[in-house]
Amino acid sequence: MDGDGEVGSARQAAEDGLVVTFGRLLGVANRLEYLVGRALEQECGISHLMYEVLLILGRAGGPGLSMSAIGRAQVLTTGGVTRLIDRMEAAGLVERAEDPGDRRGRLVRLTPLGEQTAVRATRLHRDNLRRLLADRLPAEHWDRFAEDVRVLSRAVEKEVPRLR
Amino acid sequence: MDGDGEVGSARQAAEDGLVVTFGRLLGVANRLEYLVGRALEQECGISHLMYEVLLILGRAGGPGLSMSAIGRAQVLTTGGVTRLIDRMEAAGLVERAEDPGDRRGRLVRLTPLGEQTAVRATRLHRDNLRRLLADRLPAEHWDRFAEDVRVLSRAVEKEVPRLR
DNA sequence: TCGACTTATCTGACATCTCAGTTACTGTTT
DNA sequence: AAACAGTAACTGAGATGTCAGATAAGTCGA
Repeated sequence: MDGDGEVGSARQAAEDGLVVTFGRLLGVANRLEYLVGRALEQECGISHLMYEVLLILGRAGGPGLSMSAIGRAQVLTTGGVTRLIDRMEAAGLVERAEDPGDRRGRLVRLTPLGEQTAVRATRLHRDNLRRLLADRLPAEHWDRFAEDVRVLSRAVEKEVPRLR
Repeated sequence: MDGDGEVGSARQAAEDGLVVTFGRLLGVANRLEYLVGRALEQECGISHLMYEVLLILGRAGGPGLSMSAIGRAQVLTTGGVTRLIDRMEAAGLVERAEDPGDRRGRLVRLTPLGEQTAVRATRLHRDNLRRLLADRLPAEHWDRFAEDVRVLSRAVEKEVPRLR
């Protein structure tokens, strides 16, 4: 099929490496999310997804973000965002306000409790990430690794369609 | 708050970088899983998780793997494995057999359809991963990136407790 | 051999997502 | 301004995971 023995099998090995590396990448992501998520849950009473939302709302500041902007930032359908924000609102972390410029939309912003929780969670989260992620790589690899992740992040975001 | 202006904010930035990089890492993993998962779903009728299981069963060969070994390889509780294998068995991809050495356990192995599907899915999967993942990084970065992922994978696996 | 742990899998109850369909509003076109 | 397609958020139904408890079977010391 391939025609050439050695070259073919070398390429085969390289491409299986691609499949395996991707499997490992997902495994690392899932396990890290499990570990830091459990810590956030226990210490701050929030899931990791909620933490990410607190973070982007904090960075956004001002009048807040729309539901769909949150859905685009994380990988969530609008239905998922509605329910996530329902729970965060019930927990007192965020609040919904009317969007004066578009009466269909709602603007989500942090409550004081949400801000406090974000600060407290970030301290914990950083320590965990340093121990679990950054300290595991040779120091001279870390910067390039972070840069590669940034490049991938930009590229892949463009490929994902908006979820309904 | 921190007490020292410039140094404090530089450290702040570096540590926020850790939090942000981790957020991006999860984003990349989720979006890639969404993209390749949708392709596998449409072309081969299996979820990405099912594909990973087909892959490790194929590599294991012989009499197959126990449910708990599958749960450890992926990040799943035993309850999750039971239901995943239920669906895969219903789809004709795998079969459960008695474990002669331990009457509590079941050994899961590929059916011929499962093997065929794994081969077919791998072709598709490789192409997608090359396009979405490997081709996005400068070629000279890829090998080191893959190596870093391998190192992280080994380290993080040890930290995750066995899920019940 | 007996009893106390431990382990492997399964199950019911629940959590949280997606999907598809609804409602309400916006912007555009005629 | 009336019709239309497009967008924002919400909702019921279904998919798929976790958690905790049940059951059966293996292990090991007294």
